[in-house]
Amino acid sequence: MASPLKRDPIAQAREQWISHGWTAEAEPMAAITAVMRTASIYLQRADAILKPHGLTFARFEVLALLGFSKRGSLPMSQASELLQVHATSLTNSVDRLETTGLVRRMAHPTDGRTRLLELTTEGQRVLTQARDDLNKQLFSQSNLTTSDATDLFEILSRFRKASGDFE
Amino acid sequence: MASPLKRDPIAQAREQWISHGWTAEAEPMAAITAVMRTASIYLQRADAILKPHGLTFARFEVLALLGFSKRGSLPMSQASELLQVHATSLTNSVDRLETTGLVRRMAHPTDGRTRLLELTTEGQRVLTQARDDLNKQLFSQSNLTTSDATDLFEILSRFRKASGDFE
DNA sequence: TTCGTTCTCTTGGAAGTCCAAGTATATTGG
DNA sequence: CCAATATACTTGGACTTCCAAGAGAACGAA
Repeated sequence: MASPLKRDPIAQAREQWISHGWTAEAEPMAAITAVMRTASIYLQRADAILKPHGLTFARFEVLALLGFSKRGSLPMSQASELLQVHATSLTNSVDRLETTGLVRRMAHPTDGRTRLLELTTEGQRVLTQARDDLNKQLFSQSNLTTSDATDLFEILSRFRKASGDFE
Repeated sequence: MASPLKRDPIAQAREQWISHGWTAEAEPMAAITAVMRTASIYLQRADAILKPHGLTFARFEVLALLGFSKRGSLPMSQASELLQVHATSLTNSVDRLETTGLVRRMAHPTDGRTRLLELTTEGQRVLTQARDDLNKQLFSQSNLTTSDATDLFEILSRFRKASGDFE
């Protein structure tokens, strides 16, 4: 898994698809497989960069979201909706963030079911440092040209919209 | 997490990035986040389609790889290299495939360390059905236009090559 | 030959994802 | 007003991923 392969294995799979007659499916298959592989590469890199900060990418996203929220607090339900993860995944992340003292669960003033999430002072500090690090080490070194990044985002926006992700 | 959001949360994050002055990082950040979100959507869809076949996408990929191998068998090391997953992930998948009788671990004729993977007859049968289903329900309904699929694959190929994935 | 190194694979552990089911609180309709 | 329904969150379980650390086999050099 370390040294580069001679041939792109996804391109090989695409050829197999074509030679078996699944011509129309070959290109989407290759694109989808490449998306999954790319996500896994970026996730590994992000987690490695965040590890010294005691974070994972999933938990960083929670901090970043809270850091941007105007009121400074957000119900779990809203956070999981914006992060587009299952409520149980967020419960998991918040448990760990709370244990390490980066986030607080507060009671909602009028709705007893709702828990409001809030950054602690320490959470704000860690967020700032982690974000700087991600900007420097990941987003500035994305291995995407400027136009590839733009094209990629646009293609995936069309896809996500068509899949009912937003709008 | 079910109903579509009013605004694309990734586009919102990109705006936040820009308004905080991380202008150059905003677009790669959005693209990378979108890649992760897209991977998660496709993975969920693929797993749902494969569930009736008793498979997950990870295990399907193992079957598909073995189905394409010329000799009909492949060492674990080679399989994990081609699938680009950690050896331990493959061990996990193969354990489950072996338990359900879709794959066999065989001794290597000359190297005592190596285990050769082989599809069983049942494995071939399940592979064929699962692959047809994925082609019909996922790859033919990818929510990508033909040219978007091609562009996406090319952009990600450049990225993966630059990241040392192959070549 | 044999001792140390390298290679292949597995085990155990941490973390993430989801789903299904449960608890507690709101809301709503008869 | 109270029972039925809906919402918000958590728990438990299945699955994936990785890493670190091991066991066993092969290889290479003294």
